[in-house]
Amino acid sequence: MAQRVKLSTIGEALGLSTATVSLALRDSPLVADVTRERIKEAARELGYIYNRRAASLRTSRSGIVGVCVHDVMNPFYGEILKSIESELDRHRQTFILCNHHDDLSKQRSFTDTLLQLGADGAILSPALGTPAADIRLAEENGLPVILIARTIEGAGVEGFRGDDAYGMGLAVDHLVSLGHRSIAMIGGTRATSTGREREAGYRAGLERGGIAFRPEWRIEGPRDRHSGFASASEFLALPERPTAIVCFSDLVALGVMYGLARGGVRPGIDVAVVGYDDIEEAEIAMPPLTTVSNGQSEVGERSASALLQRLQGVEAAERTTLIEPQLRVRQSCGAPLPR
Amino acid sequence: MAQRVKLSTIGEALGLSTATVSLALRDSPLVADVTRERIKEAARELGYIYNRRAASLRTSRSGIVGVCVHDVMNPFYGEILKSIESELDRHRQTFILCNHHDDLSKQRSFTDTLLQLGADGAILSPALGTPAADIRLAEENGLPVILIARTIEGAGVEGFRGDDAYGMGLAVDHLVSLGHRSIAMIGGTRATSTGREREAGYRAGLERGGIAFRPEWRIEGPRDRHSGFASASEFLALPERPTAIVCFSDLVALGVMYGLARGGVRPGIDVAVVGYDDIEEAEIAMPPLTTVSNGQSEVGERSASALLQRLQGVEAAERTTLIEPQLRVRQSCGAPLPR
DNA sequence: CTGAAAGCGCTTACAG
DNA sequence: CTGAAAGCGCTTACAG
Repeated sequence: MAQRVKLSTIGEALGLSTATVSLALRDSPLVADVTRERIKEAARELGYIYNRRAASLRTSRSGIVGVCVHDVMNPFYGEILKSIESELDRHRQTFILCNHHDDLSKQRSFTDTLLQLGADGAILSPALGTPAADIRLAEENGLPVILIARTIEGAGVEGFRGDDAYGMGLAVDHLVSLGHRSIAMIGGTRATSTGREREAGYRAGLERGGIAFRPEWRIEGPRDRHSGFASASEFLALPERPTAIVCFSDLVALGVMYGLARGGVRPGIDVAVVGYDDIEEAEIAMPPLTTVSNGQSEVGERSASALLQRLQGVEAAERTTLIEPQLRVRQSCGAPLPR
Repeated sequence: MAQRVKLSTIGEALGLSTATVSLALRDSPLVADVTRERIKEAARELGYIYNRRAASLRTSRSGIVGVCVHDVMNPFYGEILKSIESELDRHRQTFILCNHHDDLSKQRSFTDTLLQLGADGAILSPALGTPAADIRLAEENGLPVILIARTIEGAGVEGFRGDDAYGMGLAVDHLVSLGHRSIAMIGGTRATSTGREREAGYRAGLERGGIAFRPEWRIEGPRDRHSGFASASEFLALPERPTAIVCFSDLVALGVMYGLARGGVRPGIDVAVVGYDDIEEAEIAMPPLTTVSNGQSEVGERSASALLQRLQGVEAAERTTLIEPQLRVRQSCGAPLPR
């Protein structure tokens, strides 16, 4: 099925070559001003639609950037995506989104698709267990990759993420300063760099406070609201109940808080709860959630501009930039509720 | 920059023509079994990457479907997207996601991009104020469109959405049956079909209950968690305070509930609150939220398969299918909390 | 069962 | 400042 209106259609209508039409539509200074205006006008009138596949076949530039994260519905990623989107928009790059739900094969089929479409680059929060070879394969086939949120040893590409160990340390230090000596950690898994880092921060904080780590107070696993909610009963069943909880993420913390409330225990009054990420919902939760801001928008913005740099031809830098997290104290760790 | 390995590279390596290689890789029965296997093996060894832009330029089929909604972070759309994704995945279509944030120009630039990429189709929850002409333009240029969640008069395409008027009626009827005579409605705008329909259902429910509509009890506007939260104080300032609230959406209802709680009024005890959509979070909210299930996954699945039908060549059907909503009674409208 | 050739709609040297 | 021609990597009739 041939295209209705193409460069040659415009050319014929005006008695010009496709070369001139092509140059004019892309604002080349080679074309005389009047000619350009005539061409643009004709294009508009004829309802011309630029054929990007043809152009990209010729130039091997597609204007497409792929972004793949665990789950776009997760507000943590949502805030990163928002800033990636606005950065890429400004540079007229189309962005293709994908959830891999930590499924390696989904992530692979996505990068394959990007390769097949001749995407210009990809921003990836790599699925759990992603081998460095997957990233290198993409790079070797001309697809520049930037990593966000998670790190992969030996991938040899640039990355941006919050300093998770430091941030979780801030949370624990704060609880210790409030006098807590029994602090549980709920959620996260050692299978991701994020999970490992945040647990490391938790342990380091305990150590700084002179508090021994107790394995029964480390409830691993929960990474979303529902499993956080479910884990509250596990916490409540603990023989010796801690007075405070740091959570892997805000989503987990919100689930935990509502789970505690359902069990008749008041978060922020009976048990201190701290989250991680500072998602938008944190400040209007009941009670407002004390949390650690993870610099989502900075991660998004900097990863997008790093990718854009590489598209400009700047050499890849093998380094991971850590964004400094910040503690946001609200009421869930014990301060009185505002009225 | 030429492609490293292409059909001709494989052909040369094996002493075969690109035609045979092309057919073999797509499992044509025309190619002898042994030949096909040799070709596939060579392709694997050489690290061949299929060039979809070249193929699509030739066939004018791209395997791309665009999906554009107000905001992918909104859990209501999230659930629709999830089922669209799995349906399209099964048919090996790549899907491109886009948020228009109710910005017409963003939506237009997205459909332009789809047209330029030669996308096979689009599923759209149209931005506020989308003229029917926008949809027709896409269709005329060979981009089949399916509408979800919102309707556009005169667009002449197929659509799927919940029966919003009926569903909101269910919510009001339930509150009336519990004895409520003063029922406010918070959120939504008359600028969308959804907003209009839900308000119509609210009014119809009041009428069935023999209750007069009171404009001061119709708080328009809020459509997300934050504005719902903010509107709670407006509600609390009402001189004569209603005993129940129906909300435009669960997100609004959750915001309202936490806003009421912040103001010292207990949702589900002092004021009954009902949401709309039955998002996953509704059942673990504090208190668990009574709401109306809007059939998100059915909307997603049916819109995707309707689009796939059209890609098979089935004629467009100009009709909107209404999915029947269902009331989900939980504790936020007055039943006692479970322990 | 396999091959030679044309063509999808662009862009890019190269001439003029 | 404008045009003629080649080529990006596929697929598809058409021959054989």
